[in-house]
Amino acid sequence: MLLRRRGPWTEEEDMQLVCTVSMLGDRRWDFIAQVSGLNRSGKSCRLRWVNYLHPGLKRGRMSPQEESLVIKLHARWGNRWSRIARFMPGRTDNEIKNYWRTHMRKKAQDRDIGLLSPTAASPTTTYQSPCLLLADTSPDNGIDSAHTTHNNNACSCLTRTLIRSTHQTVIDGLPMDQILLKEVNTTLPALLGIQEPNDEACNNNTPYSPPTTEIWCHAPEMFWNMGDQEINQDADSTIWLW
DNA sequence: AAGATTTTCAACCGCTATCAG
DNA sequence: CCTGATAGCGGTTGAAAATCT
Repeated sequence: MLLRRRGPWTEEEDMQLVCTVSMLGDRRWDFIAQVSGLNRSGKSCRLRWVNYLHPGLKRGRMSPQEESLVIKLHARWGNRWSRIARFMPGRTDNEIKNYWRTHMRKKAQDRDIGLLSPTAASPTTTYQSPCLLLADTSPDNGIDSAHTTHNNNACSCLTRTLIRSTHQTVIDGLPMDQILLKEVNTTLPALLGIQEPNDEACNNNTPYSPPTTEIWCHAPEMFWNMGDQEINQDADSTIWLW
């Protein structure tokens, strides 16, 4: 039985996932896990994408506005984190959940022991503007810009072809999965600048820290979005909150 | 400076919902 | 309907980072 890799993701794994998702879209995670060459479960890939690699994610502290919004929404919906997250663009359910558990529990504790004076309850002043997870294309970022452009073009072209064909089940008598698999097998190694699936990298347990903005230098134009329509529809139906 | 303690948050687990065949 | 595959959700864990003593 195949033993799947677990634990922290490496930068190389992230790049593989980003490239694969950019080609195939953020659906069918088992298939993505399979064709990406990542020795990970589809579930793990999805989680990594949703909580960390998605281009629309904000990072950094919650703003006071966001903080009060979390409080409002939690008062209405309780621990329905994914629902709350829909009203906070760029924040994931996991992030909000973590935030609530740490900050709010602490505040509740403080209040319980009578330490929460009006001053102490005021929002933190160390808030920093959320940094968007976008590509840093400045010359000193260590990325070869020519290589980047080449990859973007190649990736975008393939992406458009694949997106179009993803809506069909069979092309030229081949099941869609086989066609996609073939395309990915030929294209992904080139995009990542590797010749063969890198076993060493798959076995490398060395984690890396913070968001890797360089990844987006290798990603194609974004064809995904945050499901804005659905968010807006939800927002419309509960506009009374504000 | 070093060890202990606390906080943070990425990742996993188990479960349910949904959908296609 | 039934079944299996897949997506998504909420709760939990544990390692790393930050803070305290």
